[in-house]
Amino acid sequence: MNLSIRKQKILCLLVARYIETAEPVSSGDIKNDYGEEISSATIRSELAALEKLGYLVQPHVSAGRIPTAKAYKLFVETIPTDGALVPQTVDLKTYLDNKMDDVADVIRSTAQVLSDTTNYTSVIVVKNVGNVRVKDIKLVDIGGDKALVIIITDSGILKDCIIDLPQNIGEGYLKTASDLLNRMFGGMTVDEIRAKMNSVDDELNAYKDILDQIIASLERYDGGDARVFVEGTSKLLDYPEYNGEVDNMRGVLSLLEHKEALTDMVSDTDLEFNFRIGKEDGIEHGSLVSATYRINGKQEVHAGVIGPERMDYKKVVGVLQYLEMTIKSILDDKESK
Amino acid sequence: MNLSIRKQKILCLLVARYIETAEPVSSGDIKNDYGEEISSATIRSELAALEKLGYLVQPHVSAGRIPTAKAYKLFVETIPTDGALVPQTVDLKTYLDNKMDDVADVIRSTAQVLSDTTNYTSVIVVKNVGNVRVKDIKLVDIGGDKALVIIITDSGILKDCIIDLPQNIGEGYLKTASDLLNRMFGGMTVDEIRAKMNSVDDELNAYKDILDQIIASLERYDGGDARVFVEGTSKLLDYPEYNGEVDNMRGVLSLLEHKEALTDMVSDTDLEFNFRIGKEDGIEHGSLVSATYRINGKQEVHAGVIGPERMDYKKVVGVLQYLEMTIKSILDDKESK
DNA sequence: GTTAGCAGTCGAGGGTTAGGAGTGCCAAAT
DNA sequence: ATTTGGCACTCCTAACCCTCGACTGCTAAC
Repeated sequence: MNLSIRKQKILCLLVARYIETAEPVSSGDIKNDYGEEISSATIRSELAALEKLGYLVQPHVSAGRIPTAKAYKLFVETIPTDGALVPQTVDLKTYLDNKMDDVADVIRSTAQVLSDTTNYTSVIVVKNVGNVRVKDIKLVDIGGDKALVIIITDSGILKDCIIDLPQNIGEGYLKTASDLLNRMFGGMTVDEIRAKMNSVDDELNAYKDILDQIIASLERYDGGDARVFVEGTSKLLDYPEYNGEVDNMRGVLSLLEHKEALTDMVSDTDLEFNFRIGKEDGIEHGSLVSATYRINGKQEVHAGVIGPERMDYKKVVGVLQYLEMTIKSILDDKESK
Repeated sequence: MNLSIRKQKILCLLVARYIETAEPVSSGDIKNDYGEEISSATIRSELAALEKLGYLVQPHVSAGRIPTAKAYKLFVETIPTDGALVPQTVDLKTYLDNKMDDVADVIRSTAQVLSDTTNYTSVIVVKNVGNVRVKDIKLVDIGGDKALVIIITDSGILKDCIIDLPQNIGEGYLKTASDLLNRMFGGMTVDEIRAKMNSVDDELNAYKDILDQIIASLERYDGGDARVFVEGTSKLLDYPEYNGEVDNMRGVLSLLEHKEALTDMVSDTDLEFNFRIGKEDGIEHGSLVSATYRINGKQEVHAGVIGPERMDYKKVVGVLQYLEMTIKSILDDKESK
């Protein structure tokens, strides 16, 4: 069921205007924006038709129309996703370059920039994807019968695994153990390691204990131990849809607190851009636009922007594209360094 | 300038009632709560006096009174801070015990529990305090001309420092370097290390590069690289002070986003309990109650609760005490294990 | 199919009013 | 000297009504 060209044009004009003003749009408004001469009566009949098709609603009979989620969804399809940059924003690159020390810092800064340039709440999720392959395993004695396990994988370094050692270990225990671990598991994925574990090996028995701990940790990492950063929550208050009716805010705010739900939302797509608009898409009284950047084949970065349904999708898409270019170019610099 | 017993009693009754109902309290209300027989006219004259002293305000002339920040401050002094437990809450201990794997997880869970049991937004800050003393330094080759530095200190393990190595290093470079580092700096505080650096040593020159990187990282850690967790933001919406006037929320919400400001607020006191009430204390339209637990002499945990000025201080103090006991007992278990 | 014209609808905003909650004050009582 | 009952006064709240005007839907003519 396709819309006529004119209906599409009217609908887009209406959406664009509503995004700007947050007030019901009348047939006269559209007439003004339309360009060519056209009577408001004609527009009215088109609007009535669009309403019947579910693209518009009227708050009350003597008001203009506002778009439904269905209308926004159609609108975002018209946004070009490959060139509409916004060069007038902050120079993201130099901003990020200055802070390239700690990964967490970088991501948080990025989220901050994203929130500041769009003036919406931003969320960034970094996630492992695909099977992590173990490259090297090191054991470091840290005293107190504990050891720190450092696992170098093809998608990064895992260094949050602390294991308990058996009571009285000998001198070369850790060395022997790590040699063994590397010999047996080097180059394997977690799945493969798990499989090999089942065909239990005598040689391993002495190290069964610590091995279990290491595998548990690896699985957590492999399973996508996503890191989530949310910035600019208070920007929600800038928009009348949350400023007037506070209850509208509850849905969005509690979504921002449920990091797992957020993660799922930004990452359950293969598309480069993902639009989630309205309740049916899991966001009551709000929208989420997210972009997925694949960093090195093994890590995904999802950058998202959350705001009212009446979000400035065009601007957001622009910023997200600009962000992608920036991230890519920074990583290239790092690479060649 | 001390208040008469009766004024104090009336003030406390008024505050308690206002905390419960969020509505201006009249002389008749107090009369009902008072216990002994007393006329409302008497109470009225006391209320007028209290208003003159700055403890109360009237929204308008024919309404009851509501407490000022000054009144709340006096009120919280009457709360016993050493026994008023709230045993009917969730069994914090078993809840936390189950999740004792990852430190970040534990803290986040704790914040969650704190928020859920109080029904306010919670914040937990973990901070190093005093001078960190280096016990052991390890260097681990992680490929790509980089090494991971693991520094074991008396207040925990620092494992977020990745350094760039010089281009072409020899076989035993890392071993030699870490031996040297330990010999020179083992047992010293960061301040001492920095001092020693100045009296530059020939032996060091070969390692000057990596040393600088390590010290920078140590300083960040030593300077109190606080970890901050905020949970239950959306609970703010449960309270009419934020539900009606959204602008009241802006101050609190943006405070929750500024982790450094939050950190300062919960930690700039030596008291066990810290009450910050109202704008003069840095929280517009809100209050913060925080407790400080010293974990092992080297780390401080600050647990805080943020809500409207009209917060249920008694309940919050109870929960925070209960939390302290729980944390202590969990750590004791760990200790003896 | 498009347009002008017109009647109809309904919300927003302003003014008015009645009701009631709560105070301040005063004079009498303790 | 404090406490108390009584009473006049204030002023918010909610309800109601009204008007104004912004839009629409419809119809008949183009």
